[in-house]
Amino acid sequence: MSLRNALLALLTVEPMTGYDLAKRFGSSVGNVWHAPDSQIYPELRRMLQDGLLESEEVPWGRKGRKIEYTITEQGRVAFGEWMDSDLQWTRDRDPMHLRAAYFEYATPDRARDQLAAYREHILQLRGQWQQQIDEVIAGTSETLNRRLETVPASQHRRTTAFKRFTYEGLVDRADVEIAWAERGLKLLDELDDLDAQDELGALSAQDA
Amino acid sequence: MSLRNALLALLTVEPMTGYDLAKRFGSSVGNVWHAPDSQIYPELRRMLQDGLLESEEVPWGRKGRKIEYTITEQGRVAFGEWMDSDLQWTRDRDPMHLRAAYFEYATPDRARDQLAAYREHILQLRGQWQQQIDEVIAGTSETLNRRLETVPASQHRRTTAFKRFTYEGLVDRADVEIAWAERGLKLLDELDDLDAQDELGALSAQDA
DNA sequence: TGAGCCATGTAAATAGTTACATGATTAA
DNA sequence: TTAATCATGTAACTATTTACATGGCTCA
Repeated sequence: MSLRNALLALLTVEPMTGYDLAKRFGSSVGNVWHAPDSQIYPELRRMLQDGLLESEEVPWGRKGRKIEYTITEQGRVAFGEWMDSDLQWTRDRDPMHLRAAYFEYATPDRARDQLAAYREHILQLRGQWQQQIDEVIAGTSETLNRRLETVPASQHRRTTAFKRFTYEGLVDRADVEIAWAERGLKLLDELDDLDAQDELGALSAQDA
Repeated sequence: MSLRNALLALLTVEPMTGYDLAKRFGSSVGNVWHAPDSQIYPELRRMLQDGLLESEEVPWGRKGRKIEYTITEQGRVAFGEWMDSDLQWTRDRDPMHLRAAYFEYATPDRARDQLAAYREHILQLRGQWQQQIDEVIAGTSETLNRRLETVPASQHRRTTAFKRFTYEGLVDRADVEIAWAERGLKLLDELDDLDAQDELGALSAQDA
């Protein structure tokens, strides 16, 4: 259901085509919910059938066409209800931590590579999120500004605050993940050192 | 593929039944990878077909039976290869942050409820993870001790260190999530206060 | 004898991924 | 004219969830 509601969230601002929405899933909402086009197009048609959206075929150039989806009143109500509903907590799928728990089965150098790659990956995401924060603060976030135009001025403060709050949470989380990866890299070094010392100890015991 | 490898990880220690494994997915590995029984039983049969496991039907009581799965050499190799393979980063599905980004569409009190519930939820997970750490340190972790019996003494330090490292990462992450939820609760209060002040301001302007 | 646990599954639906497939438009 | 982007989809597969379904074992 989250995909559906992520789509509704975007469509509360303005009508969009499947392509527009797919692009947003590569940037704005994409930061908290990812979906490929192949999932978006069919879902839009289902939402249309369920009365949450209306569609209009718009000519595009000479022969092209595109389909603009507009959220209906029913769609707005459904989104509001979802926003007020309880979330179910089902988040326990974490490939990196699953791996880390069994690193003794990996080649030490590969474990190192993986932690380093993880750090880089999170670092990159962190950069994107921080940029969102910067834009929200500077007032240059296009998606936010477009949204603000559609809500009363009294709501601007809240709307802005929640975007910032969300991204700050993501950045903070990224920071601990990066620190964790770095701690892992240090740990791998320490374990190698300790093993080397043990070997030396064993050798000198042999000598004696 | 992670489910398969989580199962292999558990079976590197000792043969187990589907039920045993399902229980583990409610505790040990369950902390980093969740799976319901209905997914485990079919997957075990697929793994059997692929030669990663061997099975033995063991009588259980008078009429009962159970099926013990043992990892094969091929299974160990496959697990080692997976441990050395690159992970693909596909983690951008986060219902709580998706919601938080659009809290202006929720009733303020419901937003509060949700953040509070989230904090409690993470707090509970944090407790479980911290307990794992305590047990690893105290040497009273049954799953870890059973695993240590199957690996050479020279590997004990690494094996223990990686479990601890993993859970510490989870606890640290839980801590930022809790802090984030609390920041959100504070933010909701502040926004309400500011709105109230604005109203007062508007009223006194009217009076004058 | 009943409650709680041990044990194994099936069915149906939903969600998500990957690969394929096609064609139009726009701007350099 | 060609590359990048806009645009919409299908097919096949894999993963995951939820609900159902059955029955034996153990201990109080």
